[in-house]
Amino acid sequence: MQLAAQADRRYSTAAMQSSRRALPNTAAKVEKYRRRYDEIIDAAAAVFAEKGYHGASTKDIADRLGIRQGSLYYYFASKESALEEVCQKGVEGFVQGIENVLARGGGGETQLRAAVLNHLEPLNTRPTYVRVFLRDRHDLPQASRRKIGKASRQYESLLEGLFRAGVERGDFRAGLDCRLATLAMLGMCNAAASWYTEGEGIFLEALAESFATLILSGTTAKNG
Amino acid sequence: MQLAAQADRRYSTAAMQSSRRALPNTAAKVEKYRRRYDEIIDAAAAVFAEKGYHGASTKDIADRLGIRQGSLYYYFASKESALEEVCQKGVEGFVQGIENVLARGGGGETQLRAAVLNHLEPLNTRPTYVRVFLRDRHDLPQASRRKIGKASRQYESLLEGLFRAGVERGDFRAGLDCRLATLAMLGMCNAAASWYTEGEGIFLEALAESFATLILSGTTAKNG
Amino acid sequence: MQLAAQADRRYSTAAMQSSRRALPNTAAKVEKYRRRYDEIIDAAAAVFAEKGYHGASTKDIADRLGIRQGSLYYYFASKESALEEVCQKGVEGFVQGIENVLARGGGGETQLRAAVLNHLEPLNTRPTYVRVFLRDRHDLPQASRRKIGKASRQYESLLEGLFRAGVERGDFRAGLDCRLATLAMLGMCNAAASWYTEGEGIFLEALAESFATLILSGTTAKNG
Amino acid sequence: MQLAAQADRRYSTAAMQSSRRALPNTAAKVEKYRRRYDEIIDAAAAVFAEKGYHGASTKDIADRLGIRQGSLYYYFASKESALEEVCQKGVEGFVQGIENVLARGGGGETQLRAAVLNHLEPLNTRPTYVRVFLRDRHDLPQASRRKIGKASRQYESLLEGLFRAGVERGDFRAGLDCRLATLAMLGMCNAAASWYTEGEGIFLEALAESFATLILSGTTAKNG
DNA sequence: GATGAATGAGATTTCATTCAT
DNA sequence: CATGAATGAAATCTCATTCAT
Repeated sequence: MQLAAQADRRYSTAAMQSSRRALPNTAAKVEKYRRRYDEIIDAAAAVFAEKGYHGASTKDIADRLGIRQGSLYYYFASKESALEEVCQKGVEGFVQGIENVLARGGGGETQLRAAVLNHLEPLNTRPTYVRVFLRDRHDLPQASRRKIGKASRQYESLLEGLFRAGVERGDFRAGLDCRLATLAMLGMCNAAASWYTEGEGIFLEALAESFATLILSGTTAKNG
Repeated sequence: MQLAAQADRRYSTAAMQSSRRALPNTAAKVEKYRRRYDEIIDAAAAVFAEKGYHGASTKDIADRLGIRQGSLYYYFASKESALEEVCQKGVEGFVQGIENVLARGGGGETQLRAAVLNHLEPLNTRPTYVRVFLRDRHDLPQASRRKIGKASRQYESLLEGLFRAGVERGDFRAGLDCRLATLAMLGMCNAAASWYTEGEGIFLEALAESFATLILSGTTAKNG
Repeated sequence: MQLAAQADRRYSTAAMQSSRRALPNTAAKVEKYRRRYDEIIDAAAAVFAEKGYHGASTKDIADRLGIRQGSLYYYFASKESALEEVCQKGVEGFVQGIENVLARGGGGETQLRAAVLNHLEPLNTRPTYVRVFLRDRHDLPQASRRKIGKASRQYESLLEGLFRAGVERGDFRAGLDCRLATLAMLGMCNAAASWYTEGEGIFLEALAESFATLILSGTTAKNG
Repeated sequence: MQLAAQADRRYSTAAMQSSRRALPNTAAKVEKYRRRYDEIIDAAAAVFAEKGYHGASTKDIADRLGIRQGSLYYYFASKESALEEVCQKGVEGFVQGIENVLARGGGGETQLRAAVLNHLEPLNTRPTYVRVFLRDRHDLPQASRRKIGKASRQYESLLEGLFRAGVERGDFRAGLDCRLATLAMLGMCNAAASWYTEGEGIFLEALAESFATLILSGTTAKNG
């Protein structure tokens, strides 16, 4: 249900409207077009993730799809708008996820573990999108950078709230710098985007567990 | 004394030899040239830090210096070699610093605090270099990427050793995943490169202290 | 039939593969593209012949075609690869021609006359290609210089063989330095590339006849 | 005596006047300057011979001399004027040489042998100059191209005269196409510039002898 | 006599984008 | 739906030349 909603939403986004084709007119066509559109954006994400936005050319994207450069413009209006879409998909879900975590309640410790897992999960489900968002969002044009920055800040704010509530509840130590704890957790987890690869050596759930423990208890012996 | 050594070394690096000019032949001229060279590389670092390597043009660098584009090539052989030099200066010092920390001895806690400070300090002394290193080192040509990767790995290895020794000594809890602790600390600290600005709100020493405490004791109340 | 074979072959050469475009997929498109490609290379040959490889700019080539400079790169990957193709077409045919001459048999005199004509004919059919080959082949990158050098040497070797066989048969005087005779003939004929122009004053067949006579009988009166 | 005259002449040529320095004012200085000047032009000739005029850079010349690019301009006014001087030295002597040959008299055969030797000798004494003249004279600016073209044409004309006189005298066969014989001889000899190297395998005198014999008697058996 | 530091014009190449078909 | 052929602007780099010192 949620997926469907998401899919429908896509047809009303700036992304779609900015491509210069007439919208398809039957449900079947719509469906087919959307599938192809997703492939195109997938390819863009993969290429951007590998070479960086400026280091990647539209030809790289086209090559990966086995089509010609110009054909891409049937699906997006510009390279920049493709980045926009990729970054959009990159942030997507983080906010929703943390909101779910907070809604579920539980103690600070439980919530933090869930938050860490929520933050790392996209590294398995849409790693290229996340990487591009993390590395190349600064190359977006002002308008969409702001939109995406807003989502980012909202997410950080919810995370920080999680810490703050934990302190108030006495789950976390008094005097904890919640802003810094948030930034530390984000830094730690985001860094994983550059070295974690699915199925290589470590499971994401174990990774999340380790990170959470570290944040919660630190490294010192007396904490054990 | 150490500074002088470093300066001399600079004239024997590939970086200098890769520029198109013949080396100057008197001490005074050498000194003058080196100063100008440093200005050029500084400008490159600043521009790369702002726009990313691929997003920055050599014209941007020249403009920042008030000279013409082509004149840059009196100082470096290619845009890529400028990136090389910037990244080189970006890693420079990290290894030396951690070695000093380890040499000084002390308990795991003391060493970790020092290590965190050592890692963050360059954000004050040469922020652009560090940022470029962190973001754009992947755009280096193989040869120098390897050279720089080697320094990186050495650094990480020394850090991990710090944790490992701490565990053995009983300073850190048994069973600590030292590799992960290293990566977590690096992620946390490196992320600061993207939001910390000297003199804005927080002092670097305070930041280092907070990070160190977080790593050591975590967030949980019982640790306080 | 042979022409067709040659045309097909062209689509399997490095030259075509080195251009940036994907190969077209229908016979008609292939044909159209090839025609245009030939025009492009023709223009390059003409410009190189006039100004020399280094003296000619890609803009000169584009201007001659009435297109923009960058558009050339739709057809070739680099100026150098255009030179390669031009030189390739410049040597093409010489070996085949001399082989035909030798296959046809006849006395040394007959064969030499035919060989001279074979060598001069390209000055009518593809003069710019030959001139570029003669003057600018040294500017080719190693790889193709070797390939073309091989064809050259094979050609010279066949020519020298013609002389040698003639001496053995008694058609040419004993003690003739066949290597030198070869080089002399080549020098004489190749020089014509710089002053012979079709339709101006002298017919190529007459020129070939005169050269052949000179080589065979020399200038001295008793030979008449 | 003749050398001195030549040297003095040099101080009155356009070449010297075109350099932008004040002329040296004492005999010793003049001598020293002239020696250095010759070295500079020698280097230019060597570099042009190796890479062609357009393929060579002033830096190549400076490097070969161990000086800086800009320093060249103390000796010549422009790269083009250096080419001019090199080409000038390249043609120099041919006319004088053939005039000497003609003045000495003798039969057509004797004269032709001498003429061939005269034409080849510069390949030993100033090979780079000759090669540059042969290959790059077309890159000269109109003015000097004309001047040098005049010398060329005069030389060719004298050579052709040698043949013509030989025919009249009955030394050469009646009906000989003297123009073509001239061009053939020039082509043959000039081609040697691209493969003859002093001291490698063949002596220039032997080469001249072989060429002369070929021109005189051809290859056919009955001529022996 | 030569150098060091630049310039400015031009070279080759790349690349996002367009558009008729 | 996609292609083929181009464009135009910009990017990196080269190089002959200048000139104060």
